[in-house]
Amino acid sequence: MTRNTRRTQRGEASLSRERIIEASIALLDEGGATALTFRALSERLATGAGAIYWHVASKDDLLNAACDDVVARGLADIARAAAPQDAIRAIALAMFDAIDAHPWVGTELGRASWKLPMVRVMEGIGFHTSRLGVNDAALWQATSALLNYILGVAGQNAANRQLAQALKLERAGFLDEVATMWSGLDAADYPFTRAIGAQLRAHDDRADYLAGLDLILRGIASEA
Amino acid sequence: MTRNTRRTQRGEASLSRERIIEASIALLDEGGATALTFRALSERLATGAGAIYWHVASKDDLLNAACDDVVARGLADIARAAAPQDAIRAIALAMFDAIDAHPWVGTELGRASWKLPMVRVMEGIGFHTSRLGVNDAALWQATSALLNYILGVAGQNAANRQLAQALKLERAGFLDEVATMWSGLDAADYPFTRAIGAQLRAHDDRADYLAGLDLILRGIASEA
DNA sequence: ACCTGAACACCGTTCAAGT
DNA sequence: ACCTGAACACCGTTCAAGT
Repeated sequence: MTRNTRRTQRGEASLSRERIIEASIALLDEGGATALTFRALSERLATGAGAIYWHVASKDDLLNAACDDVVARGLADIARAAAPQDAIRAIALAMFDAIDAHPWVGTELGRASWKLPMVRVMEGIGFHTSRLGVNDAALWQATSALLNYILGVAGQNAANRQLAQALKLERAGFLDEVATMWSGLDAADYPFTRAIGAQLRAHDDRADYLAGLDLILRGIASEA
Repeated sequence: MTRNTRRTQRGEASLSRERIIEASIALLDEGGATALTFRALSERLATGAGAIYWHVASKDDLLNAACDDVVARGLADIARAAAPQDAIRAIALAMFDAIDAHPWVGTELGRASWKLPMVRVMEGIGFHTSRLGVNDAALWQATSALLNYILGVAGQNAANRQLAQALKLERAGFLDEVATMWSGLDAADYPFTRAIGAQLRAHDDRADYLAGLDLILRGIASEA
């Protein structure tokens, strides 16, 4: 009788790629990017490092698969039939919310934008952008502008969240730290930064994100 | 006679924060992000790890300082007096070129956007955006849209360059790999991605970057 | 004040050996 | 076919000891 069979009888699933990815997501959600190690994963799955490598090629492979899992679920029910601008906003918001729930996804997306998770996003954005009346020459440029913006915000949110976590600060405490740092800058060299610092605490990430997206959509519309 | 004095007499500079940063930049430029280790740095500077820690707080501190060095130089001679849109384009291009020359900078910028390197960029972009006739309420949103776009492209270029390097591929070879991967996707699920793959080899990163920037600038102008 | 370098507590990955 | 777990070749960081 193999160990697997015994496990199944005790109600535990046998080791599989899916279980490994699932456990990885849990580890990443609980402790951030640094929490995913083969040792922590081995312990959680009650197995050895070598067993994990049987199902997964590398840490990179694992991270990418975990990321794709989250992204695919986030994009799952966005209707293709919606008005193009609304569909683009919906995809962008789905990504925002996915990264809000799983900050490490924002970091991972930026590291491999040609791979499946980001290609899913590109397909959606590109598909709807093409329905916007953009001519062929400008289609790639418009799509990649939108994608780069989405990726930029994703990376920022991820970095901010993970730093705040590392410093054990809430959002307000983190923004206070940044505002304090900015207010200490030289007044002659950093007039804008010092002036804007006061707005930092009051700003709404999600609203700003949508406002920026609409700036690009307006730019595309005025070109088309 | 101290070791430092001897070194100075032999024409070698004594260990200092500046020399450490300089050597770090060289290491990063030559071998990418993974090439900067305290062991490699110790060897290059003919010293021990502990000596480096006397001048530098952590690897994070070191990476940030190296990044700031490159960014400060890149932004050094951009005139404040230029027309706002031109100044914004000039700053954005300076960042593009800095990351082109030092891909690791693109990764580092995204990890600490509230710190000095990114604050330099924010100050420039924000200053000129405020001269664009944007009202106070929209100023932060317009500035952060521009910054997030710039950061998104920076991260992408950095990731692509570093992956190509790791795979020992030139730009053309890398794009071929991506195009091939995309052409293998399901035709029903990925119509846009498959169609756009053909344009991938011919595209011009710098031109696309500027086109995207102009989309945002046009959106801002049509709002103001 | 500044530097040395061994030691510590980790990593990802491999691989002979088991079942 | 799948799993074990020790071993390998690394990391960043610390710290007693030197000058």
